[in-house]
Amino acid sequence: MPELPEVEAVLRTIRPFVEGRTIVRCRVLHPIAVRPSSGRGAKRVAAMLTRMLPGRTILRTERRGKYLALILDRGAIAMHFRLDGQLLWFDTAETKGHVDVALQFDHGTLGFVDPRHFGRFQLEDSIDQTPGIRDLGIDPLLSEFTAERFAELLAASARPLKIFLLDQNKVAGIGNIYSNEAMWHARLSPLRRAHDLNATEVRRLHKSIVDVLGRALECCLRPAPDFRDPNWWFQGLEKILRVYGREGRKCRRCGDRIARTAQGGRSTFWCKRCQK
DNA sequence: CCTGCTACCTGATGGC
DNA sequence: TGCCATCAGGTAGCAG
Repeated sequence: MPELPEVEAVLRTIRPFVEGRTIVRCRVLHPIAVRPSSGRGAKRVAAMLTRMLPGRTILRTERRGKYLALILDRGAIAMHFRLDGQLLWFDTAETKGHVDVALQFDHGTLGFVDPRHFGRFQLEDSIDQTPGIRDLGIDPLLSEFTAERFAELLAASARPLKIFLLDQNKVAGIGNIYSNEAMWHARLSPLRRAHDLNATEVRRLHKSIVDVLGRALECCLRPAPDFRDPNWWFQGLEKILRVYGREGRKCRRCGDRIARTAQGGRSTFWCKRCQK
């Protein structure tokens, strides 16, 4: 469940399910989901979560970049969905299908689900001190994400624009889809060096990022995710996408064929004619 | 410090 | 149908 808009939509939708609720039981069905990034000790961590989480109350839910955090009365749960992770809600204590971690409340059970096991569910002392979150860059939905601040970040990097946009420690929350979309809207080549953009181009890209993420968020919220449906997914995103996944098809602006180029081992979709 | 490459996992899809 | 290659919305760790 990928990038900032999707995580934000999940956050807003899950909030009324869990805020103010006390965890009754925690089951770690696939310990790999709680494995620390050091790579060892999954079983031990699973046992600790099972022991420590019951009795704790979720005070509020927050987002940090693509992380979703459940702030507890003591400590916080940090979830990262990577490519395919998602949340499910069960009205009962039982869960069905693949669930990695089950947080049971008195009114139902929240499931952290990621069959691919890239995603992570971790208990931290302090959400903003945890590795991966501590160094996150500016959140593009907040007012502190200004064109001026963005210009400073770009000016300090010689990397290709696409790679720069994926760096969570610069601007937090943009992923492969919306980096492609933002560059297309701004008519900028993904191969351009970040520090080579002029002031006009920086403003164009800044506006494109804000617009693209905002439109995607609206799309993700209507209709809102239905966590009770094991097959829920965001509907209608494809209709707002202009370049992502459109290799070989016509550019919606100039009619040229959309190209696909590998950058940093990932696919960049762009129009070579109108993105300069 | 920055940069580029690889590993981590599983499932879906398409060509033969 | 089976098999293989390729692809996937992400990031940490490593070497240079």
